[in-house]
Amino acid sequence: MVARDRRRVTITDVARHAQVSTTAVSKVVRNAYGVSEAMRVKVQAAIDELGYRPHHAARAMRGRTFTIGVLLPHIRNPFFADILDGLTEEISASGYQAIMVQSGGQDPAAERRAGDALVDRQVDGILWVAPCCAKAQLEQLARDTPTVVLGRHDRSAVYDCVLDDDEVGAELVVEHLIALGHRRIGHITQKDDLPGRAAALLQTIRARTYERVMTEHGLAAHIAVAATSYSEEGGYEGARQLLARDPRPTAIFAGADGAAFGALAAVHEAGLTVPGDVSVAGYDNARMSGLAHIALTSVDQDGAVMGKTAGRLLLERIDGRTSAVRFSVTPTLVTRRSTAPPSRS
Amino acid sequence: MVARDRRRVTITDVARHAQVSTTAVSKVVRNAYGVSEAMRVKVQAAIDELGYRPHHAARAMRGRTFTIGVLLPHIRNPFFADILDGLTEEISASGYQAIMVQSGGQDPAAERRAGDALVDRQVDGILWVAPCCAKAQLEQLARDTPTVVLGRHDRSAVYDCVLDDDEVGAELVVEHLIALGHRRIGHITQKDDLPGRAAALLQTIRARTYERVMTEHGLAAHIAVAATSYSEEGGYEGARQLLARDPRPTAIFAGADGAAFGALAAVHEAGLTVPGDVSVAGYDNARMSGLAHIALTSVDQDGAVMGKTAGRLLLERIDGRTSAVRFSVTPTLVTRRSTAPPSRS
DNA sequence: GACGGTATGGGCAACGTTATTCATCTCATC
DNA sequence: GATGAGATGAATAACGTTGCCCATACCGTC
Repeated sequence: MVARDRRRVTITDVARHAQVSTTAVSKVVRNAYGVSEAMRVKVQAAIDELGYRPHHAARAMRGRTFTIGVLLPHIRNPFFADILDGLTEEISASGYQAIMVQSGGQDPAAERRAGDALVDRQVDGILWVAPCCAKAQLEQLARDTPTVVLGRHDRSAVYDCVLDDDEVGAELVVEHLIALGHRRIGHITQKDDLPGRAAALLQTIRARTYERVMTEHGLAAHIAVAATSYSEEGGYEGARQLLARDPRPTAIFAGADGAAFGALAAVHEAGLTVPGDVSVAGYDNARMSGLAHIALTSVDQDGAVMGKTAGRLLLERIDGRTSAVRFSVTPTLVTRRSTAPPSRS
Repeated sequence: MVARDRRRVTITDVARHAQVSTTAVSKVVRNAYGVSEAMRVKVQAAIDELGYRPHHAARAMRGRTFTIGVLLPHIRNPFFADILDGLTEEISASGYQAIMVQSGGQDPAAERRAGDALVDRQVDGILWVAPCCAKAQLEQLARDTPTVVLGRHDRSAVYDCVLDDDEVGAELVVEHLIALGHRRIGHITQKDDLPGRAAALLQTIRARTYERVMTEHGLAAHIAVAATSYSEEGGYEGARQLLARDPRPTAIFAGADGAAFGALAAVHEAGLTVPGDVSVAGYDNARMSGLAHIALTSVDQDGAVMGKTAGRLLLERIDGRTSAVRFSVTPTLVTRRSTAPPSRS
């Protein structure tokens, strides 16, 4: 329609075209107070005719960017996809756009750079998934930018928390294995070199709960933890460590599905069968886990609900709420063929 | 250190502190021409002391944002993680930051919104992974913003292309299955409702190549294509359709690993075994495919190299290159236990 | 010592938007 | 008809940065 000249259409063009002031156009665009219906219609027509879109950077210099920043350790973890779907669903109606940045997992320096990148881009709010930095850093961020932290157990007065009850989840798995008759149950956890903040990390909760439940059942002597990482490689390596013990465990509880997949590979490679020789259970109930060929017993936490909630909390905070909210989902156990009673060996 | 007052540190603060002009500071920050070593040191000291970080939005209003936008259909596909890793590695040294936006797969309207979101945020370049929109739309975008398209086979004079040679890849799979002795080989593809642009889509190339190779081997009568989607659900449904045929195929070539996983589940559910009753092969060689429990024969395309190359091409384009480049990786076949000669039934 | 070239630093005007302040107009009330 | 309140629209001044242009300092050469 319009002659597509090189220069972009600005609010001034719209104002001139509609024969009103730029202020009036701005008000219409922002749905601000003090515009008559006639004005609104006239301006809107000019906007449509010229194909005007507000200049994002110019807006950012004055205030809102209508952008939510999402900080993910990495996008390989399929559980994050659920979270993002939930978030997107919640915020899209309100005109916000989510942008993602990878923080790179366990390197605090890289994580900080990624966080700064979002702050620099003046996002209106940040959803920080499974941060590994110190709580103080989170709080400093949260003082300037509305923040929701997903998957950590610290309590804060300045940011909101969304998490699953990892204590319940881990307990479900260990109780399930014990009920099946297992006594030598190993655990694969993620080891972070982050002095002082371990207690808040979900991997710590899962590992401690494993130890607690084992102890409560008089199985303290059988506690065996391989501290590697919540990845396929970590699970593979962890399982090898556990299987090398004598006597070897009859069940392995991996703290995450990815690690469980690696454990499955290690068990298989050792010439053992699942669940005949070794039962394996995971955590997160990734879609892959449900596949017939894997059939991994796992803990389901509703990622979509967590993402949706995180989005809602962020919008509320952007809207002015200052009190802190803590939202916890209760996980459930999904039993599949990878766990069974131990053989009588 | 510095009194952390509410206002952010601006270039003016730095200039005042170093007792130079804002212009000088700007030049130092940008590594621009015309700064003496002494000036550089003095200004840098002031920058460090005050903890100055350039205001992104203000920069954006003048020009560069040092941001690369990445448009992904969705982050669930693990292959995209490889691409992103490669991209990040390439661009991080040059001070660029990648931000990701989900385009939402097969909905052109959502995809357009996602693209606009990046354009609005004035990214310096866009890596568009597997777009489903019309070529004209890509070209219009590319005329304003340096663009690299990954995973489509159109040729364009205004954007660069990074792709794997899907014809070679698909041929490898089908030839492999035929060499094993299979004749009734089914294919699962993705059906898009995008009139006129199908020929450029990778799923079309893979499907057409399947048909071509089958025909070349005199197996045209055994061609059987299930047009669902490149997802787990799609693979499951597609495999069910194929297995319902009489006689049923002895091998299934799924156009993507995700679909292959779904196919494995469907085969299993039908009471059949892999590869005893049905061989299954995929495409992408996702990490999961290598797991001992899955052991899926698949086509490996080096995602990290593709991402790295895309990053390099983008930087070159941002730097002023206007000629179009086309980079194609040659895929290889990784054979695993999911494919074997057909039984004599 | 006058001159020209080069290297370096500074002043200023945008970029497009919006919050604030101000001017006008309408209408009801006394 | 004077007054005041409320509604509406416009003018203006930032926000922080950088591109352009000019001023100055320094150097070597004739």
